[in-house]
Amino acid sequence: MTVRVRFAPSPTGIPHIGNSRTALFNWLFAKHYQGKFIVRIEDTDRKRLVPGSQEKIMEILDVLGLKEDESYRRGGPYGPYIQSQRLRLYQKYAHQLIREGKAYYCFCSPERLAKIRKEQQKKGLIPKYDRHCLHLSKEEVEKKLRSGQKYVIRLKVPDDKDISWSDLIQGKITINTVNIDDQILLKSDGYPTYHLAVVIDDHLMKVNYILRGSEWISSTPKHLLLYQAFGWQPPKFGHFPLILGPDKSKLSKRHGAKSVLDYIEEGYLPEALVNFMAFLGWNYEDNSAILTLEKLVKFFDLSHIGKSNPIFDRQKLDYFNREHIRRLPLTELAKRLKRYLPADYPLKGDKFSRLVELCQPRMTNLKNFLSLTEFVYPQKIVEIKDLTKYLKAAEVREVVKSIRQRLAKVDKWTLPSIKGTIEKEMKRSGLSRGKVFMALRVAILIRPVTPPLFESIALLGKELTLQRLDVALNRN
RNA sequence: GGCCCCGUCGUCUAGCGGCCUAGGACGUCAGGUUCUCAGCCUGAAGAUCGCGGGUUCAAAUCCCGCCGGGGUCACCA
Repeated sequence: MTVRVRFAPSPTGIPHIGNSRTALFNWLFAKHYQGKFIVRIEDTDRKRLVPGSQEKIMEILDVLGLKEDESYRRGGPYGPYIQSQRLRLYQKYAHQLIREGKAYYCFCSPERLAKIRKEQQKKGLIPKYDRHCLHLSKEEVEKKLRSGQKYVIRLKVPDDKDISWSDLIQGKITINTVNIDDQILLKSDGYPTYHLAVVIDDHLMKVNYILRGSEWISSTPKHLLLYQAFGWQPPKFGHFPLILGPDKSKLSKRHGAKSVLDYIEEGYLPEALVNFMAFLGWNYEDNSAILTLEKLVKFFDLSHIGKSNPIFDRQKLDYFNREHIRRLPLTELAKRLKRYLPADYPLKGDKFSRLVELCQPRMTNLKNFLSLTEFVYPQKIVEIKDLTKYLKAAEVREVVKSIRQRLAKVDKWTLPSIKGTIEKEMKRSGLSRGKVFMALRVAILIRPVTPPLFESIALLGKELTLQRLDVALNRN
């Protein structure tokens, strides 16, 4: 049987990295078994809808390379793939349950519900619906319905029944129905709740594996109950551990949990994000393995997903980013870098490529390129504090001065000639290279951390090099 | 609070009764690199396997209790 999994986000904002990991795991699982990855938009909460977030969700999938097989934009045999376009279905099934006596109308107002909840909490009881409307007579229900009174449809949850399933990740889990409220299936606005919609859609879309975060564990019995009520074969469930923020609570916007798009903006490679997310809860070999999506598909399996919650570790992300940057072909890296550079970036063509090459092993983040190569901007000026630190000593200044003189006489501004000139002056001075080179670096390249000195000077050009040296010598 | 789950170096983890005086990785630190490092090389520190009991010739691994952490209990998903 073909594996069919789904990623079912709600367009209530831009998903953070934990949500995207859910998509990744589902996609990897599907692809590992040559199955289908379905994207379904769960927009049944009209109040929390955020315009534009649906597009962002898809953009994230695109950026990460998680191509879906079925979705609202790609189509598929079981559409529509947006829940708000499937309202009639949910209503039909909800009423079917009513007819079969497995669900009932509830006319209680939100105010009444809030009140009884409050009272129960005050008494230390589990907040639970008191089934007031379950005991309404048929006539009373009819009457209320006819008078147009607003209603919801609730599932009749059995009183004391163990619901258990063998979770693909967590092992056997059993939850007794005393802990489960009579779930609302259809809201008074005619929209289904998550529980109803998810079960109907997963069944209709032939989803046979549900992989989601463990915040859904306690909802699973509700879903199982619904499958039972409908007489449908339930899918297999797997709940993976939640990603925790640095404070060890569930990763959320509250932590400033960012989206994939934010990380891209900050200079992270999609490849690095994928690699990083994969290891959040899953492991393979030494879990510092640099893996592409392709390899991940090959190696991914549920048995290596742990049960304990991993903590989001920015340094690990940085590590993966660094490693993936290094593995990028130069032309590709140059291409990716463009997005972070201003349009008037001074270096172009071969010189730019060479600079990229010099910086590649030194970047943890694509944005590092900007600071590493700040010297290419003609108008940039060195900071005084750096200058005084490295150019203070009189003997260093002397050598720098004479190097400046010599460089002025260089005709062909090439790496060998620059190197030769400087080396010759160094030998004459007898000073240690460290001191002088740092002085030159700061004076010419503006910052104490740069790509290799000679190469950078060669790329900078004669004119700017001399100009910078003059400025440095005069200002100090 | 009820219910469910989890608990091995700071972090991610390996471990599935003897190969464990607990392995790797990220990070940290130190030394080196006769040019910087956010680069490269080498090395080090770091976990009484949450605690306490059991079972066993033998336990990080099995059982029980406790403690700690997380999740969840909406006309949100």
